[in-house]
Amino acid sequence: MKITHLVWLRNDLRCQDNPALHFAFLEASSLQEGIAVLVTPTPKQWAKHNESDAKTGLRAGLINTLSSTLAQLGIPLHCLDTETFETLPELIAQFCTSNNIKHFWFNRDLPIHEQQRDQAVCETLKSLDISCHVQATDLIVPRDVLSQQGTPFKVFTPFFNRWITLLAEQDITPFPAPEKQADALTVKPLDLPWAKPYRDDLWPADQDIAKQKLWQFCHHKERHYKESRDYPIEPATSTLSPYLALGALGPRQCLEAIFYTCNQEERRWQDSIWLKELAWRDFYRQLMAHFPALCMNRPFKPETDALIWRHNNAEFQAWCEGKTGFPIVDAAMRQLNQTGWMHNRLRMIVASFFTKLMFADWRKGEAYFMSKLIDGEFAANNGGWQWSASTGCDAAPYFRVFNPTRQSETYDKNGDFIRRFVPELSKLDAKSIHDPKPEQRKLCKYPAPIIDYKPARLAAIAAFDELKGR
DNA sequence: TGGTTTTTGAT
DNA sequence: TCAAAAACC
Repeated sequence: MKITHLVWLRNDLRCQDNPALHFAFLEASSLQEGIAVLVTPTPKQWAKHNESDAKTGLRAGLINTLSSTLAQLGIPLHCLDTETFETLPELIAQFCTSNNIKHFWFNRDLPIHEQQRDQAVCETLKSLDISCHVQATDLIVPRDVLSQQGTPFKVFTPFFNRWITLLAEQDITPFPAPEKQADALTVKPLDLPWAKPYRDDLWPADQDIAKQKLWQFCHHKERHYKESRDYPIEPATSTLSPYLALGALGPRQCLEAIFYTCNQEERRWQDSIWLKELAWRDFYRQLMAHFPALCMNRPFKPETDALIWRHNNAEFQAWCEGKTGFPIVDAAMRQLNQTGWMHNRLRMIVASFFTKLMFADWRKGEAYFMSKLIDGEFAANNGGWQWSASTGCDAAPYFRVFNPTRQSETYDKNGDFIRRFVPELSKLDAKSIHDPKPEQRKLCKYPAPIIDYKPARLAAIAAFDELKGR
C-alpha cells in the first residue's frame, strides 16, 4: 500500500474525532492508498509564545502515546524537528517530495501566526502540485457564529443563544478513529529533546485516560457543576483543560458525553453549565479569529490603551511567587507554580488583584500565566485577562473590583484551600486565615499585604473614570 | 462571574 | 434598628 496522504497534527493530538485524520483516511482508503501523520515541534516558536514547560512536557508525552496508538493501526507518525514556523514550508515540502506525498491534510488553526504559517505551507506545497485539504477548526461549532447583521458577536450571551441554535441543528456525532490500514508497526519512543518534566501524576500523557476522565466527570460531577464549581477546594471542575488545549480530547467528544449524561439523567443539555464553559472556549477563539488585533498585543477596547499601568517590580515578583500577603491570592499563585494549573475562580481573583489593585499591565499577567499554565491557550487566556482588566469584549465593568478577602471568605469559607498551598498559615482558624492580624502574620512568618485595598480600588476606578472624560 | 454606600421599608 | 434592595462606582 502506497502512502500518499499526510496528516499534519498540531494542537489536535488525537485519533478520535479528528476531522483531518478522519477525512484523510476515508479519502486514502477509497483510493486504496494509505495515510501517515506528521508532527513538527517548533520549540523556539513555543518559547516566543511563552509556552510553559508543563504544556511542552504534556505535549511530548501525548505525541509518543499517539505514535503508539497510530502504530497499532499501521499508520506511521513522523516527527520533523525544527525551531520556528519560518522553516516549516521548506521542511515539509522536502518531506513530501522525498516520500511521494500527494495530499496534505490539517485542521484549521485560528491564531494569526498559525494562520500565516499554514498559508505559507499550503502555498509551497501547491507549487509542488501537492493538494492541501484544510478541515474544520477544533471548536464545538466550527462555523462562524454571527448575528443577524452578519457581524461577529461582541457579547457572550447573544453569542451563546445563537451558538446553541446552531448546535441543535448540526450533526454532533464525533468522527471515528481511522481503521487499521496495515499491520501494526513497531515503534520506539521518539527522541524529543525539548520535552520538559511536568506533573504527569495529575495529567497522564494518554488520550485514553483523558477520555476516561471526561466520562467519569460527566457521570459523577457534571450535574453538580453549577453549585460546586466556584469552590477551589472541591474536586468539582473537570480539569480537562490541558487535554483540550493540546487536542488530546476534542470539544465534540465532550459534547457527546454531555448529551449522553443529560439524556440518562433526564436533564436538558442546553442547561448544562459545563457546556456553557465550552461555549466560552468557542467564543474567545472565534473572537480572536475575527479581531486579529487581539493577537498583536492590543486590547479589544482601544481607548484602554491610554491607561497608564503602574509597573512595580517588587509587587510583580510578590504576585508571581505567591507572597502578596493576601492568603487566597498567594494560595492560588502557588497552585499555579506547583501544578501548572489554577482553579477558574482563583484565576479571576488573582487577575482582578493584578489588574485592578496592583494596576499592573494585564499583558504582563497574561504572559506570566502562559509561561506557567499547562492548559495555556492564547484565546482563552487573553480573553480572560482582558475580561478581568475591563479592556476586553464583554468584559467586567471597570468598577468591578474583586475584594480578595471577601472572595476568600465566600469561596474558601473554612480556609482549607489556603491551608493546602500556604502551609505557614495552616494553624490559623477559619475566621482569621483570610486576613491574618499583624501579630499572626509575624508568628507565621507570613508577609504583610503589599496593597492597601481601599485606596487601591478607588485609584483603579478613578483611572478608568478619567479615561471616560478624555 | 462585584463591592460599597445609600435608600427603603418592615419592625 | 436592621436587613434587603437599589443606586452608584
